[in-house]
Amino acid sequence: MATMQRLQNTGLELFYAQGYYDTSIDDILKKLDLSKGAFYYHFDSKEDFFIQIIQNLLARKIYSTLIEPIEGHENPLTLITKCFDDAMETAVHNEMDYGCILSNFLTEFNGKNEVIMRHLNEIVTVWEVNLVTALQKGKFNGYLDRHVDCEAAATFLMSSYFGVRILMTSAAPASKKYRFMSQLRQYFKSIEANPVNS
Amino acid sequence: MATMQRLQNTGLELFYAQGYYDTSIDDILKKLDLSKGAFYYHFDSKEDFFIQIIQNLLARKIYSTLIEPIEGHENPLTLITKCFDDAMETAVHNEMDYGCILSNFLTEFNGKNEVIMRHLNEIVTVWEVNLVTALQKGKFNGYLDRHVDCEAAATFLMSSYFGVRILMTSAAPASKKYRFMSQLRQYFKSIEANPVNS
DNA sequence: CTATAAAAAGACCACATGGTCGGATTTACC
DNA sequence: GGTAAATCCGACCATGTGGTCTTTTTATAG
Repeated sequence: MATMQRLQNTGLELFYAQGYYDTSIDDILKKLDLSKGAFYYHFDSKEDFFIQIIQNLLARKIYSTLIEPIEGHENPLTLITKCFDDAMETAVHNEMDYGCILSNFLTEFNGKNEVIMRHLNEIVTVWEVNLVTALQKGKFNGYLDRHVDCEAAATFLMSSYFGVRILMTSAAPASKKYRFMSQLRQYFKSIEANPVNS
Repeated sequence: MATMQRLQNTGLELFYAQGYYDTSIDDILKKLDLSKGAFYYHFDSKEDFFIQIIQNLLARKIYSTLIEPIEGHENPLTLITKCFDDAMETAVHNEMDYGCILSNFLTEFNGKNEVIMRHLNEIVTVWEVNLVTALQKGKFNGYLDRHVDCEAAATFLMSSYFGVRILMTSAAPASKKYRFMSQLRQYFKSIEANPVNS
């Protein structure tokens, strides 16, 4: 029972750092001082192993960092701002940052493994739905301008977050974060409810 | 001479579609009906091969699609809008789209190969510098608001483009493009020179 | 035609990978 | 203590990989 958890935790760790195809099962086993037998007792294949990691660990991780923080009745723009700020801050402080784990896997498996892509896209959809819902609720509560296209805003937000996490891995992550947040606020200012017209 | 070009072209094609680590030299050679001898006569190693591809093909491709179109004396916001629109349109029409080639490679090599990362980041920097320059020129020419942080705007634009190209590969690329462009225009409206104050 | 070098062929090597399998060891339970 | 199931070991296999090396083909100039 504990072995299965350890395998999954270390698996996600290495898959995130080195990529799925560039991480061998032996890499994971070596790090845990386990043998092939232990692995194939718990999992059918490397793919099955990864899918279980997605469902057990990745989905929860995305939920706790990107979805749960934007739930609430306050101004969604404030919540999203803080959510992104926090997520990027942990990336800045992590000396070994490899970008957004979800976006990395999306990139790696796109066009290569449809089964895994379906599982990953499911997480993306959950994020998107929650973002749209939060924005619509914000519009209903008078925080957003009435003309805002919430689906479009969600797509724009997801895009910008995925992208900035890539840029942050290259150089000067703190500076990239600061610049990004300033323009995010700029964008939010342009879609928030205009107090003059209300 | 022609063989070297064919190798590089097919190499980039497959590296883009399947990733560097998941594309073997034999894959490329099989597609061209060539042998190992032909490959290692022209290139020292797989890594050397890829670096030459970056410098000879990738850099030019990025330049022609993302940099050259924004050079000019017109409103940079208009130029960037059209540039992004065109780039995404070709992605929409390409039934086999694997996202932004530059961002894909950045994701794949991050933390794995510093040499290649340096070459890729060089291209990113060139793009960034040209974006900042175009925005600053636009500010000087009265197209942008005086208070706009051009470096921040460039980071924001690069982020959002990288990200939306990831989202476009998953599902409904045309819809994603439409939504993205609408919010890009929204953002641009918020940083353009305010005719009321000028 | 021939000499010479560029270009390409393809057999070969050492190594790593995902996966299998029979057996050893531990654990839980009566 | 004994038994059976759960857990784990590690040798083994087929395949694929990047890379080397010798040999052959091709082109080019005298």
